[in-house]
Amino acid sequence: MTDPSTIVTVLDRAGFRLTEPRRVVAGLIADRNGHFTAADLVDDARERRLDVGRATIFRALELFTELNAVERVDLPNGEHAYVECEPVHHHHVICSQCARTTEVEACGMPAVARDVGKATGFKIQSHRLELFGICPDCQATNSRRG
Amino acid sequence: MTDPSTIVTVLDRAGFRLTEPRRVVAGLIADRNGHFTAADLVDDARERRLDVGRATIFRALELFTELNAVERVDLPNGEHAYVECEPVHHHHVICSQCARTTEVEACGMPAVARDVGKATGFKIQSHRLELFGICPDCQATNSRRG
DNA sequence: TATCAAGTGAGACTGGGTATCGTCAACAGT
DNA sequence: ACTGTTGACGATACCCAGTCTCACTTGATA
Ligand SMILES: [Zn+2]
Ligand SMILES: [Zn+2]
Ligand SMILES: [Zn+2]
Ligand SMILES: [Zn+2]
Repeated sequence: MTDPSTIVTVLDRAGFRLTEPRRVVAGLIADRNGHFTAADLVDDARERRLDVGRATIFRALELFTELNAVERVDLPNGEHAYVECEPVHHHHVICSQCARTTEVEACGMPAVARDVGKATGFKIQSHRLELFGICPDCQATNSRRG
Repeated sequence: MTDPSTIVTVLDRAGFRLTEPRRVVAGLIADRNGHFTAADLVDDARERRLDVGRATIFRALELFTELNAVERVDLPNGEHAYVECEPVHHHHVICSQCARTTEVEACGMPAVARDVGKATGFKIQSHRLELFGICPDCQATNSRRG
């Protein structure tokens, strides 16, 4: 879907080794769209006969997350999933039907955070916002099917 | 901290049995402040020599969550924690130092959700917002300690 | 107080995630 | 290019949250 080299570039810039397993994981992620779990990547790898150790996949995801090349999202059902994304502050809109995600800036948020800080006396440090809904494609499909 | 009878009342109203283990779990929750995990309750119970099965604690949490007497929050580190709370739509401000939580209405959210829907074409169904920061008490303690 | 479905708990099981440790290979320095 | 250092790998054992099973207990109701 996207270009695996973007993650690889991020790795390189940050001074990490460009190992074969990391390239493979970056490739698997690039070929996905929407969110995915570590287990999904393990399956993908096995299907394609790319042998990457399970532990390595977890380690790669952890690293990519630290480098802001992917981000973890907590699905409503409690699953820990990941999405590839841009290294700037943003939020995700997640299709609860096909898992596709879109990034949004949700510019209204800083104001909300400020108000909440004022109302509660908390010094707000960070916030997490995830929006769930039906993406345009799925809406179209659904209405076509009746 | 709070009154265990509030959860018990909710249980009763919903037509569930008021069993001893459920009262115990409700009590453990009431005695906590801030968020807690299922494991925390298991430990609490053991310390106080209240014997409640582990499975029962999980089941009680699940039930209380369905009844909106507690709510699950996903901490930034990936842990699944719970907080006792009111059965109306709201969000949580969580102290990253002492785990205390406060509920807020965050009235700005519907507008944000609407904007995001308009910008992305998604039909927004639900959203999750969690704010993390330092509570007034901890701020005071921190500045006192220098 | 008798009835019986709802609820419980010991323990087995699953699955996500981590720790260990011997081996390997990316990269810097020559 | 050759080599040494060391970061990374991967097989495997392990840990822990959460679920399932099933024989047993208990709360509500008459
Ligand atoms: Zn993102
Ligand atoms: Zn969709
Ligand atoms: Zn709540
Ligand atoms: Zn605090």
